[in-house]
Amino acid sequence: MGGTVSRYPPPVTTPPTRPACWPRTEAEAEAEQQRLRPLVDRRGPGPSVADGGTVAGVDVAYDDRRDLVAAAAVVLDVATLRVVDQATAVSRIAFPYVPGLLAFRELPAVLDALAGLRTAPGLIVCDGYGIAHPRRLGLASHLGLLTGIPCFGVAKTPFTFTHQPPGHHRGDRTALLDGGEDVGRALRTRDGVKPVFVSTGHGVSLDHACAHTLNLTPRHRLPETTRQADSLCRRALAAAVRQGNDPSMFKERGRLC
DNA sequence: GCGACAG
DNA sequence: ATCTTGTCGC
Repeated sequence: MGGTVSRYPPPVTTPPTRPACWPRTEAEAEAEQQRLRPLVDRRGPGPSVADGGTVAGVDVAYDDRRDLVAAAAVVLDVATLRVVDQATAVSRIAFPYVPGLLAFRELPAVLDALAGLRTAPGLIVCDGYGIAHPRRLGLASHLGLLTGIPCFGVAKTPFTFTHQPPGHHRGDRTALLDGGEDVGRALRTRDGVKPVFVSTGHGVSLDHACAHTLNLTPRHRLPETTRQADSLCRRALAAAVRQGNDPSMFKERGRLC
């Protein structure tokens, strides 16, 4: 991968660049989603609390004006939710934001951050959707296929989907529908708080994804993984901006396809 | 045709 | 995502 990878504290050098072999147009990106779509596996349990499993949260922060993106990957112990590893990566923004093509904007930086980890996590939780997507290939499914690591998504808003409001208690859930198709769950993670939207990414079933989500939300609406990754990528972006970015420091990223 | 639309 | 002030509550 490319970009500047670093464990926290933040990068001393600034990195960027779009990966070679990464879609440049919406048409190319959609074609890539169609190619990957049939490879998604919607089954699997993910790591168990018993065997010392780990879960990683990934998130990204942007500075559009400076064309910078900072990604973070934070690994937690599934049983204790303690942080056991973390890494960040800063680079140039590789793709514009287009609803339905979010993966092409976020994943290059996320892969760079994951590459900076000491050990591969047993599961990855994304901010956003997996198969709940117009072409059934949201970023969580895409990342799962690219890494081979079980992955699912937890989104904060319904996107284009519909649902009946779940009961008011933690654990209550209802179907997330794309027309008549069941693509995920509206899951209440805390009593009386807005639900989150869970969908399978790759290598983890929807029921297991919901179970993992509840395990990761002992005290907040959003998973601990997401919260940790969110704050870390913001700090990494601020640090990169503080240091200033020099295009000459941008190095080439490897092939991601 | 005009919005809406994960982050 | 990001821009943005104060405010209510645990």
